[in-house]
Amino acid sequence: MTETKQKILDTAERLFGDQGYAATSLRHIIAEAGVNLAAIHYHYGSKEELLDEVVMRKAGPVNEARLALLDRYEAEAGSGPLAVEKVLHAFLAPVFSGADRSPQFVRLMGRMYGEGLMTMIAGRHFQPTVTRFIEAFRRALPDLPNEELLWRIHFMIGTMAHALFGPPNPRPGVESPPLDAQGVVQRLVVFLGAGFRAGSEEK
Amino acid sequence: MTETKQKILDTAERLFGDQGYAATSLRHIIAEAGVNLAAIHYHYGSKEELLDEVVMRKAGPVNEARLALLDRYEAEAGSGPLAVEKVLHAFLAPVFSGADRSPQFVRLMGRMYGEGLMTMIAGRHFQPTVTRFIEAFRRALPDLPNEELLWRIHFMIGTMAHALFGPPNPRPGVESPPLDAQGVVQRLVVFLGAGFRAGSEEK
DNA sequence: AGTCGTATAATACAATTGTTTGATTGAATT
DNA sequence: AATTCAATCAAACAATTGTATTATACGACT
Repeated sequence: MTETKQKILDTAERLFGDQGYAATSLRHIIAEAGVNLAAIHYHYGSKEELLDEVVMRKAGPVNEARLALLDRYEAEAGSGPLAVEKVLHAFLAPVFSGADRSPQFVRLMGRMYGEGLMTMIAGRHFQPTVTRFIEAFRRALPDLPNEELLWRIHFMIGTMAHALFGPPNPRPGVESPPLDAQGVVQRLVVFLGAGFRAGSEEK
Repeated sequence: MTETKQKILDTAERLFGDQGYAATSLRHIIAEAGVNLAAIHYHYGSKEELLDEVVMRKAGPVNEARLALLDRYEAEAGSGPLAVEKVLHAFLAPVFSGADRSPQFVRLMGRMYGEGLMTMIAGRHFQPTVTRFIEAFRRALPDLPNEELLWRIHFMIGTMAHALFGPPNPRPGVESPPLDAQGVVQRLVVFLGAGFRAGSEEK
């Protein structure tokens, strides 16, 4: 991959994440990347295809890691019950774990969900992952009605997206401390795990 | 309020909600509203001030309703414990209850959070409401460390924003059934209530 | 050396962006 | 009837948008 292609992807990832897709112009990207405007249309075809590339470059591996983790947890569970916390961890940890290396990507994921672009992209590329995890959740919570399960997965996506977007109460001007990715994942697993279990366990 | 001003607000609310703020042009708004372009800058000063008006028109009453509900629940609790579900209901129900009359506004709220504009607007107008609810959550969950509480409130905002945005798995092209607002609120209260309580109750 | 194909570059394109300017209306007030 | 003033309108503004064209540089191959 050319250095130019690389820089375009990196810069686009950062700017899309910081300002959103619609609010980021190609000229803003090429200015910060220090490349020519035509390079974007040469290497990628259009702004939308560039977004696809930006997301897929990192989201692809993330999804593979998700499935690998889920495989492991399911194998460990054997024929016994599968804890919903395991499923949650398999789904959440890979997204946040890249936060140290490239915090921009984490913000980008949050943006994509917020701008409603993620369902579009997910529908194009992530369908297998989505269905695999729905099945895993169903196995972890067999007593939960299907409609309620889908709603709770929906809730989880929202929580994740917002958490990806940043820490609570980021006062403008005040620099946020570097996000402790694994800590956030732990908080999320505890919080969401209890939410998913609600009404299922005997009091 | 002039009919023109009204139509601008209504149309902007719908389009901002459907496509996002950055992706909606003023000309798109005036075309659907059937008014003149200059009317927007005459009645409101700019696109950004228009957004402020659109949000505040409905969000103001929503916040009043939130505080009123919280007052009631706190009064009912007296000096006894305040259930976190009550606080959640006071916070969530008023946003969704307008869904029947103006489903556009509900979607708009979801968008604003997603585009990251809501924290900006909230910082300008909602500060009292925010602090009141933080105190209420603290009272409902006195054993929860403050940092953890803020994170969970953060999670709740994300869940709410995504739920406002629409039901789970809205397949493109397939018309979603009309959102049962109160049903969603109930699901949210149960789900989030358990999440907030996680680690607090004795097993 | 010469040819080919990939990559970079400057520039132009038509369309769209938010905003502003005057002119014109129409009803209320003097 | 004359005046005033808020509201509407068509038109234009400069700036920015995504995209396309054309030419130039550079290296690898025959």
